[in-house]
Amino acid sequence: MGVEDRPKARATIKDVARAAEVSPMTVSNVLNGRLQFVSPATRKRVEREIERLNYRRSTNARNLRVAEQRSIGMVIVDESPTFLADFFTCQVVAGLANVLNGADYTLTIQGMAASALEQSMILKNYEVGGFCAMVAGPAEQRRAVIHRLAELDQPLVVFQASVDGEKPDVCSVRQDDRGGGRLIGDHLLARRASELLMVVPGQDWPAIENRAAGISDSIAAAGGEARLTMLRAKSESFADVQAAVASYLDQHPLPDAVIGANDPIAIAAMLLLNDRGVSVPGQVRVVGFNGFDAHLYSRPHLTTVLSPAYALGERAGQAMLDRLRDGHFARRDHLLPVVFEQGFTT
Amino acid sequence: MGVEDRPKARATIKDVARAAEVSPMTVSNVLNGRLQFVSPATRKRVEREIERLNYRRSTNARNLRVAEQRSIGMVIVDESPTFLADFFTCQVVAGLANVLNGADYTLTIQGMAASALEQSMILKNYEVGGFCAMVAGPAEQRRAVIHRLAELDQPLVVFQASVDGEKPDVCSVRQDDRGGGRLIGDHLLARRASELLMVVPGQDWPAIENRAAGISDSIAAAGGEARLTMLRAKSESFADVQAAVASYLDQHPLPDAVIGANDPIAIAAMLLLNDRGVSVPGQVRVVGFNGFDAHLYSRPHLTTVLSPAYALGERAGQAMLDRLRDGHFARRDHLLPVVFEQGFTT
DNA sequence: CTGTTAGCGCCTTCAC
DNA sequence: GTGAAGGCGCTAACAG
Repeated sequence: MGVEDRPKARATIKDVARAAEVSPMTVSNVLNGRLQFVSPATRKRVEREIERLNYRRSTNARNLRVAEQRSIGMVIVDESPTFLADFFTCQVVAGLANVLNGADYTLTIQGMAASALEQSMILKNYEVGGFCAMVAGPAEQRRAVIHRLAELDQPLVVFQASVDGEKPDVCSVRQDDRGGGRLIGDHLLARRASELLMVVPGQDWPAIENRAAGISDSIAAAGGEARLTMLRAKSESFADVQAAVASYLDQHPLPDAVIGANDPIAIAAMLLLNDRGVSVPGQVRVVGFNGFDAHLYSRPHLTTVLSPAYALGERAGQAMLDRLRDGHFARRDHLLPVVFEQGFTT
Repeated sequence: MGVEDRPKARATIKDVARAAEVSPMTVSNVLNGRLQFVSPATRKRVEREIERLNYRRSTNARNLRVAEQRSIGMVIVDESPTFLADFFTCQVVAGLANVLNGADYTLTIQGMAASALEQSMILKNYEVGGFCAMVAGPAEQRRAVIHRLAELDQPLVVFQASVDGEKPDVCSVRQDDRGGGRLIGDHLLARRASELLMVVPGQDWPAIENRAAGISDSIAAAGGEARLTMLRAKSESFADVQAAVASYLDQHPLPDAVIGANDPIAIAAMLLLNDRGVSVPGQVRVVGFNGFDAHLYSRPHLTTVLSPAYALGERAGQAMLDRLRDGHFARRDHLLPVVFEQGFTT
């Protein structure tokens, strides 16, 4: 009931020290677990006052003093304002956040369009111990953005891009999209498909080129008889994908297989084919890419390649923590395998 | 080619000042856009040195000095280590991050189990200007966690929970789940369904009780003839949901309708019914909840209630920014409407 | 327009 | 075991 029960202003280490009748130094020792230097009795007293005054240490002051950051920045460069809403990105961030949080690091997220990079806090301020980056857009722009981030002279982990030619303090974490493309390609070619249609979204996404390249690898290995056509939808929304496919079908003969750049695209295409009375997989095979649970929810089950997105995030987090501890990245490139998942009927 | 081209240590405001032959104060004025106090010539000189030295301002030092935080903390309390991977949460975070980033605030994410709350950085350190919280788990525990966060004496916005009885510096942002439940209930009752089976996940999720309550509202308003049975699956994974539903069907007669606590659950149930030769919606109607795009990907199209998850995040961000500007929340509670979406054939 | 002084909250160093 | 002094990088307030 005392007047000072709930001090209005935030308590500092000094307030705690005064209340516990010790010096600020002793409080600091308690806070940092240097218990060898504090008698159990004093310690109890200090801890009680911390509790009572609702004291919380100022991260700013501490980090300033010790010249260390306990936060990692995640920068997502994407033109769409809903950047994080993408399921893949979301999974990556989840894995990353978990690993970092487990090591008492905090994850600071900043999303922006490439054009806004120069003005972003993350570039103009020094506030994190390192960066992770996921960048979409045309290949040229992606390289430029990554290069700019590398110039910050802080540890950098980039997702889904190679970092050849960048400084040693940069590393990459990727899934084997090209290998996945080969799996998809082999699957289709083995079933005598020769006209392949790949539906890709309007915005360039780093991995998509690799998936297409993998499919081309397959075709080349098989003697180059088959043909891969790229169909670009306005966006990856359900409606835009269906519109693009519809317009293609109106002007061309049926392909042997439709390959979605990802599962939702594949499912949208498959449903359109169904609606038009085309039998899947009888007349046209449909395969997806980067499945999570989505492929389970469609009938017939989609053949797809499972993405280790969550594991990518975890791997990046671990790589960053190791880098911060050791002073250098142990590996420049982490390539995680994808898993081929055959649908029931395709 | 000078020796000092790339200083190894991070440049400070003093380094810039020395290089530009001005005082640190002038550099600070340039940095903060107080251009009235700086001649254009000096300004150019300072800016060139900032560029050349690759200077980036220390957020720690600045925030310490001005006693202000340019970051908002997002705390996600959930037993599952993949907390952020949930699509709903993900959308909320995306909306939140966008609004905050647009106002030059940063979003700091920390996920944890309820038991780890007390030990978390976010509780022990003072490092953000306010909190947003999404907390799962049993009702009792949720209340306790929210109460604990409110005690931090910082602005707090909680998602999907009411904050009656908490301090005035707490506000809530929710979607109208109960209203959504009524829409679902009315839809089913109007079609003469009277045995309703609602499939819910193992972990309690705040909104689910409200959805069930809305359905009960409907039943009561219709005279109480219909019955709502709750079926709890071990988790919300595809397999666990199907196992729970299968076991139920083995022991009970067919219900008139199956209500998924969310869309993926509903779709899993629907596919199981299909596989058992039960006609949907002929024999059993299936409806979902909290649809995003998922309902588009199933056939027949699921009847569902669309969630404004992204808008929830945006609203919370705006509420927090306003609170920081005005010193108090303008509203204690934000309730966003959901939209009923009728499937094609159900 | 530019410079000087002082101090935000904390921790390292050294003295007791 | 505990305390006192000094400074991390920055900016508000005040001189010039």
